[in-house]
Amino acid sequence: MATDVLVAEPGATLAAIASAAGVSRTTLHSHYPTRQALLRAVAERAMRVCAEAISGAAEGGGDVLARVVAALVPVGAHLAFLWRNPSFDHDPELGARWLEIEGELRDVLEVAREEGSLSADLPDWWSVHALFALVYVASENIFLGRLAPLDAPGLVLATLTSRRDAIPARIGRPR
Amino acid sequence: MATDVLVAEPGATLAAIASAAGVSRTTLHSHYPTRQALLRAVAERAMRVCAEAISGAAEGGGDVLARVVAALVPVGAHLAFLWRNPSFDHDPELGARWLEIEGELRDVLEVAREEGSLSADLPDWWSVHALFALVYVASENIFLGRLAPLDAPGLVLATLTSRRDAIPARIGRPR
DNA sequence: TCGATCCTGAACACTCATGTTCAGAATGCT
DNA sequence: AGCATTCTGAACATGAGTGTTCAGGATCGA
Repeated sequence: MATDVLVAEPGATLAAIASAAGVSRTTLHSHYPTRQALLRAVAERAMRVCAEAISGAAEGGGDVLARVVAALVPVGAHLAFLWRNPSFDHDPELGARWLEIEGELRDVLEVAREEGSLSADLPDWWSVHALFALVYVASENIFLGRLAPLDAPGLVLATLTSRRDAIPARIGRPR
Repeated sequence: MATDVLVAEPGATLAAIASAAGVSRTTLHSHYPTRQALLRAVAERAMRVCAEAISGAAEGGGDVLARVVAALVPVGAHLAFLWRNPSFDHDPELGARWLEIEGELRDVLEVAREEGSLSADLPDWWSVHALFALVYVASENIFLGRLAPLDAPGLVLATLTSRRDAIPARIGRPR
């Protein structure tokens, strides 16, 4: 997938991206006329994936916070792509789309606060950013093999909420 | 400073970097013969700055955790440069240096655990990464004007330790 | 004032990613 | 088999960034 290559190397050649995607550079160009178009498409897809993860987790009752974290961890690569690509900071359209997504997550966190699973002491925007950052860190460590995918949501949750019961037993430091 | 330009735009032209630094491209080349040399130098400086912030905070008794967070927030731009530059992930020398820095922070956090200011439930490596990530988020929001520099350490601390007393009064959500 | 040092703008060659075109191969559908 | 669609490899032009050189200007101390 183009996302993976671009996460590892944002300046990757179109030739490299094409070969990683298993197609020729010519074919790549037929789909995305220009490099910018490709980056845009990847970014839009990444945002869609993230948005779906969030809205999917928003449905249903009970521990929303746990669900949204668990849903975001697997899409960490997309998060990383968006996050590590400063070019999008200056693109108004993508920037607006991202603000929407932050808004959706903020709504979810608001519900989590009402549920009592998230402290209401911190500013909502901060909780949103902290969650994204922690999810990113978790998925990075999964990628590096330091963290088991199933343990990741627990770590993020425990950090974000101080719920010690969320810490995966495999990982705790009881000593 | 070259760091600032490269944080905002990792693929920035040497001409752009030079003009941002207030020198001619020729002069830049005389200092750093090649682009790679420049990036290396910036990375090494960034790491040195971070390392000094950490070791500086390690000295002295009392709330080490608060000191190290407060010391790292101002160097967030350097953190951002290192973090957003995947090319360093593959450079063995710089990678080793970064592991050293993580180790230094880990030692500091170990002291914080003994002090009782940091929960001992989470794995040490996770605390290290979470701290870096939260500091980065804080400094990004400072840059964007959403967060007052003096409030940042409190937010990071509160998130990392659930110490509600660390939350800046200006920022809390008492309602 | 002289000399040393550093900086500067301009010019140049060179490499490399990009974007385009096209004829032919591969694939799939009827 | 015939046809349409898609993919492919190769070639090419172009532009941009890079690295180099050099003659001249600026700065500063002796």
